[in-house]
Amino acid sequence: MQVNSRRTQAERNAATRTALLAAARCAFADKGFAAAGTEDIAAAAGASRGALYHHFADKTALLDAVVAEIAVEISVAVEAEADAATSPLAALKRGAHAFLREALRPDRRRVYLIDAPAALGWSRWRAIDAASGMGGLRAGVAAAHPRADAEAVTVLISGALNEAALLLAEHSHGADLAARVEAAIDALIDGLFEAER
Amino acid sequence: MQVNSRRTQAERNAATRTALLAAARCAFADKGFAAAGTEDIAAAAGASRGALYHHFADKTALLDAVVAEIAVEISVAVEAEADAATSPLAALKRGAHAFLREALRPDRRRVYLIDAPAALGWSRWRAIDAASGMGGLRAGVAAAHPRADAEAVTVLISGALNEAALLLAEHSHGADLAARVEAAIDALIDGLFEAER
DNA sequence: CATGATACATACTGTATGTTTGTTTTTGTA
DNA sequence: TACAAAAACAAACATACAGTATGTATCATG
Repeated sequence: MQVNSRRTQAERNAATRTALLAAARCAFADKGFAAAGTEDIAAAAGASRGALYHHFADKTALLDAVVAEIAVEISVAVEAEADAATSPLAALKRGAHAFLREALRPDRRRVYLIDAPAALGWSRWRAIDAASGMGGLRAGVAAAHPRADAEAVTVLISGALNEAALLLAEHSHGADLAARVEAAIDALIDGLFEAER
Repeated sequence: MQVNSRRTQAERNAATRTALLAAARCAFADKGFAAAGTEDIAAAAGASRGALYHHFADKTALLDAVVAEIAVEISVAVEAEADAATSPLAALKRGAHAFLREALRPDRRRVYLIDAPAALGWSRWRAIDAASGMGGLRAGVAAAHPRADAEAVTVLISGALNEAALLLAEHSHGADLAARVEAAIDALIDGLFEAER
């Protein structure tokens, strides 16, 4: 089909890069980072392993890019939800619910919540979503409770949400559990910021 | 040195098995699960790869055993601390602090909190510490707040504690942060169970 | 239009896992 | 006690995958 012929180099570059990213994201979500082979990823992207290693330093650099992509997607959805709230406390709750919905998606949860910390290292993983997603959470915490220890509280909420998303992912059948978890999250947030109301 | 000669088979079995477990635990903690080679592990245990694969089905089975070991260790320490408390709420707080201290240790945190969910799968990881560690947390939650949704609340607290341990592990210099995180955890627990006091 | 740079493709190498086959030692039994 | 069966281990083999090095085609540029 020669989709890459008669194009400027920037276009070719972007085209194969995005194709590789999409294929990698699919493979990582489907089989996990370790079990996904670069051969299959390149083939699914309609490219060769050489192209892959031209665009990315190694396999973990590819994961890094995929994770950053996911982090931004989640962040955008969460921010949109939080901005629609009237109070800082409501913004936190709505944002938390949105995070659950977004992080739960099968094309995201394993890559973002499980494989990323292991393959990239926890500190790198943390830096990625501090640059996109969790920055918003931290700001929300500070807004809802100016005297709180924003760093510590943010980490606790973030960890609780991550674990909740993984639990819900396992029990995909049962909106009942989802509702109970959301209620518990509201109770957690309310409790943390009750002194400030 | 022929430490394994002139012994009963059960003794030989136990000796090499524990040696393999110890070596694997050290290697996993030091280099991570993926980067630790079975060759090095077997050598450190004074055995061959053949022995390793005689005792464990594959590399992940070895990790599984190490993780289970760690889970029990943490559970014992947490239970001891919780049992020394006078009220259910105090038991939760003391148990949480103990969990932080125990899970934080360099020979545990990476294996237990990072590599285990990725390599064993989240559900298997959850099953392991539900059988040992988290069973106690859930009982503590139920004791402190009989009307609470024990499953949901337990997951949130567990996730918050895991993430807090990883944060503290990164900033090992600074007992200041540790104190702030512990205070935030107390606030979280107090807030969650305030309605019950 | 010629030269260089960029984007890719192919072939190769090293390493690590898991398997298979073989050897030694123990254990049950005739 | 002799022998057979099974366990515990050792070593060689096969396979697969990541990363690299080299080669080629396409585009940019003076």
